[in-house]
Amino acid sequence: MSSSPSRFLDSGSKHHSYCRKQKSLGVLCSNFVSLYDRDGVELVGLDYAARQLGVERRRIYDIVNVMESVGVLARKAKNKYSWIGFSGIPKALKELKEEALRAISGSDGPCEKEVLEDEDDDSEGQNHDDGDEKFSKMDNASSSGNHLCKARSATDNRKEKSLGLLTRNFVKLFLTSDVDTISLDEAARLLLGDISDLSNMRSYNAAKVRRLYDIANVLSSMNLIEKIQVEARKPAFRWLGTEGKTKTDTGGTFAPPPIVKPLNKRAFGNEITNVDMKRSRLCCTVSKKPGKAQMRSDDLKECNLTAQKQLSTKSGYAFGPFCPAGMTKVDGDVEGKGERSTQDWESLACSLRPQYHNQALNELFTHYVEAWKSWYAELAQGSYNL
DNA sequence: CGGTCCCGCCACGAG
DNA sequence: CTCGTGGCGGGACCG
Repeated sequence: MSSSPSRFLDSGSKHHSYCRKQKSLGVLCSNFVSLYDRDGVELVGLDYAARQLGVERRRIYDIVNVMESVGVLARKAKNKYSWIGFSGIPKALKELKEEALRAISGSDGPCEKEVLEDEDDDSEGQNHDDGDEKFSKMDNASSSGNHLCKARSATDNRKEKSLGLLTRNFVKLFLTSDVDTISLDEAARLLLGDISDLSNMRSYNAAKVRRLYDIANVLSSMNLIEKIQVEARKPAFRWLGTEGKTKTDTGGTFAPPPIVKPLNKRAFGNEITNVDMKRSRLCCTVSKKPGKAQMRSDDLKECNLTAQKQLSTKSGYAFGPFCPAGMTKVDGDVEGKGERSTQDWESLACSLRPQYHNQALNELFTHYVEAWKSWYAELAQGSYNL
């Protein structure tokens, strides 16, 4: 009612302009993860998260939707999700893959169709993996790419385009093929279905592609995929899967970013490590091995992410510049029932920027990143011989 | 200048 | 009507 720090981009000083990147879904997702990825956390309150991260609730919905699609979160109730963590990813992926394969064997045209298939949205229903894909309700299995019934318009039509569904289909693309890289173009083509009507498909595609960017951002911030550039103007996504970021390949160009060491102790189960399995050929332009995928600023982001991760992970998290200064040990779920403590959090959230609470540090880090970036640019150009 | 994608309006369904 | 969700696309930002 009175202390709602709605939007305070830069409280007080207006240093540079307004770093758009600082507000990207990817960064937001990273912060979200570091906020919840620790022992004992199991409840995720959307309002709380929004406040802590200093963003609108609308944004939380975005990341929560894709995170739910990969099993990191599960909807509990209105406004409430339960945090499963990265350990939930393998299971989710496995289910997605099964779903996808099932769908493929069911029909004949694996590609071009929307590998649609919705497992329904209803909350919980933990293991609904008891084989058998009966559509509990004539859900939106309009995978045929046709408006077969047209009846369900409103709801189904809406659901059909949900971020969550799109995310699952996007992931299935990787799980279903043996390629690890898919260009944005292809992904869009496959996910959007092969439309022939070019009339207003133009704008339709544009809209979907925008969603694809959203999804890619949060997935990459969770290290599930990585954005690379195959050709100028041709962005692509590479699947990292449960392998996380262990790639030492890329020609062994350089040592990982200075900020942190490998670490990478994702608690992914070892069930499916690197999905390959049956290969159903997608008909898309893909590159098997990136060879010398050129690094980009994305790597920086990742490095940043990793740093955060290390600084604030499960056991013995040592808050670095990424967490609120006043933050001490949090016991139990962050949201908990401690209504009182919430008060404190609130005030904390007001006085601190969610990510780099310290302005100086923030700038320093930014500066550092810039330096690194330019250094990298040189290296990429080859103007550095060694 | 074209690729990205943040922002927030507003529709929809439930209570 | 209010509220929780989340589709959607205008247009700002960035390389």
